Amino acid sequence: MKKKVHTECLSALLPVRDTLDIIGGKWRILILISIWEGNRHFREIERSIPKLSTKVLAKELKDMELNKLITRTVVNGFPVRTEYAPTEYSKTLQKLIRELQNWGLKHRQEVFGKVTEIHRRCC
Amino acid sequence: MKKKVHTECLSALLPVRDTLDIIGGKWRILILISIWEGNRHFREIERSIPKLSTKVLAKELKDMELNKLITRTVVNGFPVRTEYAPTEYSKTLQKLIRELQNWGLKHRQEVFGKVTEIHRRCC
DNA sequence: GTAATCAGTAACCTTTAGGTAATCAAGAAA
DNA sequence: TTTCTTGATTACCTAAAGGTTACTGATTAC
Repeated sequence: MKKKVHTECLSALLPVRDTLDIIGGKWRILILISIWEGNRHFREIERSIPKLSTKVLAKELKDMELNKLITRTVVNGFPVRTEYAPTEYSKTLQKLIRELQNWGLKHRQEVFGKVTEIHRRCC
Repeated sequence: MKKKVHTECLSALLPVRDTLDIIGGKWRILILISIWEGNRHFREIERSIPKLSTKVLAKELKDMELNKLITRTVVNGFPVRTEYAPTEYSKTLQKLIRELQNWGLKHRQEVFGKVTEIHRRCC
């Protein structure tokens, strides 16, 4: 007498992986929010996020451009400027991020029994 | 003339990190779904997820228990059995996972212009 | 007697993510 | 002239995540 249990709707989870790959890094959401908030230039973004290194930022910006979350425009001129801007499309992530935040907030309550004061609202 | 741009609502993002730490691993959502689907024993879960190793499964199950997503009950007996079961609380993640899935699905359309057939629905 | 089952654990190795520091060329400010 | 700023790139290193293989002890099936 065998139990028949299946998990072969595994492929349906690929989109979940896709999403997590895009927002899952240590910095990606931070960078996205920085750009949403109005930071447009490389150094500006870099300075807005403490401890973020140029190398990681450069890499993440490339990925985010590929994923159509931001646009990159080189403005020829004096010291050569590059402009990053959020796409309209990127804003479809906002709802998701808010829900990740809400769940995380409730989870602290569930696991620790209370909310740490640091966590409030934003964005 | 300086632009004033702030990103110091950074601490509000900690709950987002919390959530991603819990569902963000390579296997965690897979394991959770396997248990939701009815797999209850260690080997059962292990077999239901191809390529998942015992070491990783053992570690993830511990984490998930700490996070109150599952319960672990040892049933004394013949070859010693352990039962894992999903908590009611774990189900609060289902909505979130579905949204990660939906966004990922739409994202493929946005980036590649079409949906790959593999991706449908589940859970 | 041998093999397989259960739920793991331990030692070790590889891969990936992320961090550090130096460097690039061109112009602008000191 | 020297230094600073721009947007990066490169080489190198560390830490964490994940994978591989072997093994445990008790029991049951062959």
